[in-house]
Amino acid sequence: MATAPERIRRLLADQLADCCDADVERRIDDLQDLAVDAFDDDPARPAFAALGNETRYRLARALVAAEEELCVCELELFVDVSESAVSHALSDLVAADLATRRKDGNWRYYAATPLAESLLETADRAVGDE
Amino acid sequence: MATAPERIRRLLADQLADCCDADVERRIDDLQDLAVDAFDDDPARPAFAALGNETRYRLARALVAAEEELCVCELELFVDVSESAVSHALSDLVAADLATRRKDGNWRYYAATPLAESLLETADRAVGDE
DNA sequence: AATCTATCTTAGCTAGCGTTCAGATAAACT
DNA sequence: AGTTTATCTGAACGCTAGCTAAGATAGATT
Repeated sequence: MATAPERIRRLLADQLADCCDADVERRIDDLQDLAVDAFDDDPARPAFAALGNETRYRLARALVAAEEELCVCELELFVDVSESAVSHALSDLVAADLATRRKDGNWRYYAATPLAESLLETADRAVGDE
Repeated sequence: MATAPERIRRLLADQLADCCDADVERRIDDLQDLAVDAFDDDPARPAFAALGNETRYRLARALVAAEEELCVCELELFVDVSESAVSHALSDLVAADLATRRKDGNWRYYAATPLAESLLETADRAVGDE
């Protein structure tokens, strides 16, 4: 199997009327630049990594839907895992800047951040009209 | 350890001046309703599940950043996995409605969907101002 | 201070995800 | 038709993410 750059050369040969080494290099450089733009220390990645897991996703959903802070014991109702797993998941959400935590005595209140709200609401909107 | 509903009762007793069984039941019902709203066949979930994986995330990023369709051999430059893994990942993105696929001879062109665009752009915006 | 409470943390196990390999497919060219 | 090309598909395997269990923590209550 040909390597990716080799196939890109053939692709360009197909697309352009005629194509020289410089064209191939330029195209690869362009893609390289794209990669830098797209990935260089991407701060949004942790949020998506967190929401990829169903437990964390459901908890984030609950917090956004509630439109108010919820206590851990309330959040447990939304998922079917151990209390320990809920605690783990909530810590992950906070680490990903998808939730905030507030202490009040023995209770811990979690709330959705603007990041969580905008991501889930955008998803709902975008999925709605297709 | 007390069960979640038991703790919710104590939580309400803390929050409300005084609290009866009806209050606890109402609160739990409210949360139940929230759960239905939030999860009943949530169509946005597959998109987040797909973007949770780094390979798929990077490919989606590349497609959004490119603002044009890209060929598989071009997309391979963005990730460090086998050509087969790229193909698997792209299929997953299409299944999650994050990308579209177009055939042209032996080449396959993928492009970001509005869902992918809006999710990643929203994330960038929300992460930007915090 | 001793106990109870809600939640967190650490450690270890396991299921499942994401990878690779091998072979399949379909389009184009000879 | 046979070959080459780009990509896809299915199966199998290894590793890690996410789970549970047990104990730790810190605030409240007695």
